[in-house]
Amino acid sequence: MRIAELSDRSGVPIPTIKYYLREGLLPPGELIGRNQARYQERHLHRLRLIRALREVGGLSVAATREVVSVLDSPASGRHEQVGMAHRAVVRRVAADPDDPQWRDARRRAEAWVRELGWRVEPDAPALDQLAGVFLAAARLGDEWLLAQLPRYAEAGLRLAEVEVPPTLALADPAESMAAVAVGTVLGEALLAAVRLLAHEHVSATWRPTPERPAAPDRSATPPAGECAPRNGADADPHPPPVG
Amino acid sequence: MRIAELSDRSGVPIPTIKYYLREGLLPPGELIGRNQARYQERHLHRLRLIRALREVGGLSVAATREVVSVLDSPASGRHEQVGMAHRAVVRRVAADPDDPQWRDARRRAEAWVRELGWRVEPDAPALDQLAGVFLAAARLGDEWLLAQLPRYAEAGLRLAEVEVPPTLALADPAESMAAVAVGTVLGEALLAAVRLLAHEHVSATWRPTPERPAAPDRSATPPAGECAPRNGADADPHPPPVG
DNA sequence: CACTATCGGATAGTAGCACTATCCACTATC
DNA sequence: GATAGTGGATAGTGCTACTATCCGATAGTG
Repeated sequence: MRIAELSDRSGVPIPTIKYYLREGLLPPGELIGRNQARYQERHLHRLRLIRALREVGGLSVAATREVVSVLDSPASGRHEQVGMAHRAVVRRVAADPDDPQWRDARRRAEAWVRELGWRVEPDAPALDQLAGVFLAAARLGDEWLLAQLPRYAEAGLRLAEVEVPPTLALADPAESMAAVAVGTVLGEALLAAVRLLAHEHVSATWRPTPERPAAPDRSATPPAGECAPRNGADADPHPPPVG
Repeated sequence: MRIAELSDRSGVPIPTIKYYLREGLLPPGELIGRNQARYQERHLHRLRLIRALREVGGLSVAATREVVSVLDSPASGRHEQVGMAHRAVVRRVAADPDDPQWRDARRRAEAWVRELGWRVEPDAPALDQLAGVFLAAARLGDEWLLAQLPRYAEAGLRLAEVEVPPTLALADPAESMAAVAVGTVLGEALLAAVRLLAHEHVSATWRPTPERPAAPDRSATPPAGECAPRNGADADPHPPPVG
C-alpha cells in the first residue's frame, strides 16, 4: 500500500507518518521507484503500536523508539526486553545521587524489595521510581502510604503472575518483545483506570461502621470500613448509574 | 520566612517559585512592605506537594493547579474531590466522539463496569481511559489483556478498599482533599513501580511447568506457570541480588 | 549613615517536544 | 497530458515549563 492508505487505515496524518519514518519509529517502506515506496501490513501494525504506546501509554517519541527498536534488532534476551520496556515506562526521577535524603530513600527501596525476597537487579529503573515515592511521602509527612506497602506488593505480584508467564512462553523474540511492551504499557494504563473506577465505587458506597465511627485523623492503621460487595450486580443494593 | 528560605528548604529555584505564584499554584505570601512578603510553613508544604504531584505523579502544571485549587476553595463534597483528583490523573484521550470504534469501546467499558456492579458515574474520566485501552487492544489484536480484566478489577478493588476509607474518615475538607490527591497520585506511582518490580521478579524466577510445557502461542487462557514464593526471603531459593 | 544583598513584581526569553507546512522533482492514473 | 499524489528535505508552529533580566524598594550590616 502507499502512504495515503497507511494514513487512512491507521488514522495517522501523512506528515506525522513521515515524521515517524524520519525518527526511526517506523521502518521505511520498500522503494519501488525514485519516489514510490510500498508499505506492508506490518507497517500498519507498527503504526498502531506506536499510537497505542504514545496515546494510551503516554510514552514520549524517544521512549517509543527505544521500545520499537528492540522489535527490529535481531534478537535479545528476555531480561533485556523486560528492562527496555521498564526503562521506557518508568517516570524519570530527576534526583541528585549525592543528596543524602535521596540516598536514604533509594536504600530503603532496595531494602524493602530485599525483605520481600524479590529477585530484582539493583539498577532496576523501577527502584528509582519507588525511591521517588518514598522520598515524596517522607517530605509530605505521609506515613500512611508506606504503611500500606504490603497491599501494593501483593497487588503487584498477583498481577505480575498472570501478566508475565504468557510472554515468557512465546518462542519468537520479536513477538515476545511486542507482548512485553503491550502488556507493560497497556497493562499499566488499564490498571490505573480500573483502580480509579474502584475508587469511585468505594467512595460512593462506603459508610463508616457504627461501632467504630470515623476517626478524626488519618493514622497509619485506619479503620477498615464497610464496602459494597466485591462483585456481582445482584448483591449491590445501589443500582449503578452507568449505562 | 522569605522566598530564599522557601527555596532552600524546598529545593525549588526562586524563579520557579515566582512562576508558581504567578500561575496560582502557590498562594501569595503575607505582604509586609511594598516589596517584602512573608511565607509560612504551609507554603513550604504546598511547594512540596506541588513537586510531588509534578515529579512523582507526572501531573502538568495545569492539572496541579486544578488539584491545589480545591485545597484553597472553601469546601467541596467528597465526590467533587475524588472527581477532581481523577480528572487530574487520567491520561487525556484524544478521541473523536463520532468515531464508531470509539463509541463501541466506550460502550463496552461502561457495560463492563455495570456488570461488576460498580457504582460509577457515566462521565467518569477513568471510563475514557479504559475505553482507550479497549480500543488500542482491539486494534492491536490483543485479546489476552481483555481476558484478564477480572484480575485487574480485583486488584483495583482491593487497593481501593484500603486507599479510600481513610480519606473518607477525615473531617477537615482541605485535609481530606490533600489525602485524596496524595493517595490517588502517589498511590498510582507506587503501584506502577511495585508492579514493575514484581514483573522483574517473576520474569527472573519463573520456569515452565514440566507437565504443561510452554505454549507456542499466547492464547487467551495461558498456562499458569510456576512462580517463586509470594513472600518471605526464607522460602526463596534464589538469593536476591539487590543490596 | 552608606552600602550591599536581597526582595517582590513584571516582562521577556529559552529549550525541548511533537508535530505540521511547504516545497521540490517526479510519477501513477484517469 | 492534466491532475493528483509521492518520497524526501527543510523550515515553521504551538505548547509547556521554566529561566533570565530588569526595576525600584527595602533589609541587614558595619
